[in-house]
Amino acid sequence: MINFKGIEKKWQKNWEEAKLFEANVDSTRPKYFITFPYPYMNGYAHIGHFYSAMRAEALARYKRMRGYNVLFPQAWHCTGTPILAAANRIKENETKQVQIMGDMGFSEEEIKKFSNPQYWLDYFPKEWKKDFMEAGMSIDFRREFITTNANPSYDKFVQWQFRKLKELGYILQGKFPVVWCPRDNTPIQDHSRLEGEGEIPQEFTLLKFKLGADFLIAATLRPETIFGQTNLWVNPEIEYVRARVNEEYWIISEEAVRKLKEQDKIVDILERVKGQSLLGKYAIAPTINRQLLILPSSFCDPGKGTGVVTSVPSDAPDDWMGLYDLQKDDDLAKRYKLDYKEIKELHPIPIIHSEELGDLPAVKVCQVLGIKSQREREKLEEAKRIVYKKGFYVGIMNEHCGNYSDMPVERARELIKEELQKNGNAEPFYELTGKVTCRCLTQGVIKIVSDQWFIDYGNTSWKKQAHHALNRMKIYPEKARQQFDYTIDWLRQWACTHEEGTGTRLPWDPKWLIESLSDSTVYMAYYTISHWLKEVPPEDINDAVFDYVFLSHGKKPAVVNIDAMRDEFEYWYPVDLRNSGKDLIQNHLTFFIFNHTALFPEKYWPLGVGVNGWSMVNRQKMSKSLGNFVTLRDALKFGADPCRITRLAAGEGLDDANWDFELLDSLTHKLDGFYEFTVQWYAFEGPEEERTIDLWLRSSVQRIVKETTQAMEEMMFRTALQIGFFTLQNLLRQYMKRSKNNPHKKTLRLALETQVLLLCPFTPHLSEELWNKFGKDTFISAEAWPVFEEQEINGELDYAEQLVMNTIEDIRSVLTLARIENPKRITLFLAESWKYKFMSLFKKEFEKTRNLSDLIKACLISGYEKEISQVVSGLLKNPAKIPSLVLDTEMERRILHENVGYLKSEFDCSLEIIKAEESVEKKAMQAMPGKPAILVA
RNA sequence: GCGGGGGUAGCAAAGCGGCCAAAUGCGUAGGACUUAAGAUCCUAUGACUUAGUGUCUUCGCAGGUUCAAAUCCUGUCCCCCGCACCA
Repeated sequence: MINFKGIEKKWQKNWEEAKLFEANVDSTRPKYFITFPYPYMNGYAHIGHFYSAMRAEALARYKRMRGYNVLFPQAWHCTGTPILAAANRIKENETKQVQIMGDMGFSEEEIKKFSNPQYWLDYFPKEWKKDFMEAGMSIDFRREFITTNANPSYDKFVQWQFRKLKELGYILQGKFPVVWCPRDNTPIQDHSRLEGEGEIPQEFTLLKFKLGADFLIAATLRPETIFGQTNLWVNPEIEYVRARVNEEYWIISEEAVRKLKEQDKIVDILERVKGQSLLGKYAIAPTINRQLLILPSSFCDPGKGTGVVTSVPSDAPDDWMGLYDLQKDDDLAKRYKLDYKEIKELHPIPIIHSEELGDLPAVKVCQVLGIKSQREREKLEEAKRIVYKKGFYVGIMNEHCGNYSDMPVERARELIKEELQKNGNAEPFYELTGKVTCRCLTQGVIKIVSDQWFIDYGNTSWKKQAHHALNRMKIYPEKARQQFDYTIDWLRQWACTHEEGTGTRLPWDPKWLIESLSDSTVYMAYYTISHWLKEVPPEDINDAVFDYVFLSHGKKPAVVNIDAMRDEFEYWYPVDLRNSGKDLIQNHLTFFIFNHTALFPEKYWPLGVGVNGWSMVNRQKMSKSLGNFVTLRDALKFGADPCRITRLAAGEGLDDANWDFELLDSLTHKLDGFYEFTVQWYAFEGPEEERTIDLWLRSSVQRIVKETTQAMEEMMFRTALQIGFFTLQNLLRQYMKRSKNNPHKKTLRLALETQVLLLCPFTPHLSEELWNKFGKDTFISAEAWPVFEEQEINGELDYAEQLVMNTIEDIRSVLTLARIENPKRITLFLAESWKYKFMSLFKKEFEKTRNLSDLIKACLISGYEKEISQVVSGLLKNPAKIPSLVLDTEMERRILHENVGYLKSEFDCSLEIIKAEESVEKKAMQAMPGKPAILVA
């Protein structure tokens, strides 16, 4: 077995010494600039990263062989909150986090070091680089860097970028709801939560119901349902408060007061109000001016909204069941001294229609789910989900909805909300989707911050530019394009700053850190100069440098390397291809397009994006909890080349690619077999003269090169491997067999060299090793990709080979049927010559018509009328039997004759080829062009 | 619901009007090699069947267009991704 690790080490060292992948400006060659997004440094590289990275890598190597000067750099992303969060958790000795680190293989001693966030930035980039090098990635590592202010030059670059965006008017400041700890007075990031990870602010609308001089306030997620309100719910068991809110008097729960204070309201509690005391009163619903009876309900939670609920029994399952419970029970009415008759008269008012749920969605869904009371909480939650989702997306407002009749709910909601707020009848209000508890044990609330910074991806002229940029781009695969167009249209303001984490400070408002998806949109430009910048003292780096290098603006700054940097940028830009997973279309990749159009002239806009599917292991999404998490270094133990080829053979396009150790094993053996074979046969001194089979192999290799090249151009790497490796291997095997292990030296060498070259982007180490064994003193990585000559692809040779193979197959099936294991004699009968004439006539006519009698007429040969009409109707029924090429008896005889030796050896018996005309055997009549009749004995 | 991608043999996946019972790879079975195992090579792998190149049933489901449909059209069901403040 070939020692993969051994040859990998050797060639990696050779490449490094030769600086093979260090890309420098070279105006004599076309350039190709390819990137894989810098990964986040909170763990080791895994085989999912490896998949996307390998696609960039394979293309980089391919383009290099196509004569491009390829720049393939790599950097490491350290911006954001997860590293800080994890570091903090380690500091606190949190079991879960410590365990995660332990699983990565760190000792207790080492884990402690990770309590310092900086340690992550020192540790992981190093390890990633090591892994990537061991994987044989053709990266120019001179240009590597990390992000955040730990790298002052990059930090200045990001600040430059943000100042530019601000000058262009693409940065906005505004209100933004955040999860907030009232005790610590800071936002509670996911990682500083004791509970409630992933819970987010959700927008409610506070409706104001006039109650005397006061307002009873109810919160709703569905302001469009105001037309269906029948009553109000309060919880008789709890106390509400009457409070002064800004200039008004509101009745709300006490819990709501605290929340409102955080949401920009001035609130003073004036007095307490018993829930029960509100019952039976009427409050006036805004806009629709309807008197609504206040009724008791136990499901009013004072901690949710305002503790007061408006009742829309047509569209809210809770409300419907509340009403239902109340109406069937006059004791309850009595208990609260309510007018039972009045309650009985309340009916749901249909307001939203949908095909699926009819006019009273809540009623219908409760019925379908068999809900009998408002205490069936679980079922009611389910019902709510259904009604809410369906109602919103497919519902249409009906005639009871005033100006909003016939409007889709999806639109009406926004408009009604706007109208209510404009008229002072409602206010926005945020509520958490679930309970959040800060690490300080305080319950989190929503706070409206008013100084949040946004990038304005909603800007229409910017969108237009982004579409324009996209239109010029090549997308691999093309079918992902629509998702990009959609995302460009759909993006709005993006909150681009955080209060904590690691990263770059916002230059004009340093309390904020630039968030991780926003500091990574145009940094590919930084790659072009990063190695030069390393020699520039950070204090010399300022906006003028970047203006000069990237935008040709301003006077030349007196900074070392400045000319080189500008040359590099102008040579390498734009980005030719960026490849990543499909999940980044929605944000990063589209941001990348947007920001380039904002900052750079059109000639520097990106030219291509590649996206790929997820990486699966054992057909499941890779995850630590499923125990199918495979790091890159785990995989590399089996050898870089086997891993590389396995990775790319697993999938292409947008499909998820499965990582399969069985495939790895089997491909390892295939590579090994190829290696052994090549070493053994490359120098073989075969016959001098070229035989038909040699010509056939040459022609086939040409075809392989052609098809593999096409696949490589489209980043269809699995297809490329399929053709360029698997199919070519089969052809070689076939060739060896057919030449009786006596290959023609030049032909075999050509085939082997082609194979090694075609494999080079996938298995560069193995390719180098074999190239070296061939006696070549160049790097194959720097060799030219094979070219193909269309005219060398010879269809007739293929047909001839096919004829022989088909004949063998047919003989075999006859033997099976005849139950003959060891035949003594095989006779092949070639079709009578009229059949060839007939077949070529038929083929021609078949192109034109499928009409039986026309076909018969067109290929009639006198004397064979009966046979022909029979054959024609057969062929019409089963066109698969029409041979792809029609030769003549003589040529077929020649082909088979040339291969008589081979045929004999296949079956180990005597074999005769006879023209049907020369035989009296009945069987002989069955022969057709391309299908000799077979007689075995 | 919207936008996107899909549903093909045991699995993965190609094919996208006729050379399609459907490439290729994996798996499985049999054979060769081997002391044995592994690897490798050969053969088979929808069903049935006859000295063959045949019949039947298959490409989510149901219809339709066509001489001809996995491929085109219509309807329908199902799966995956995204629907955001973050890697």
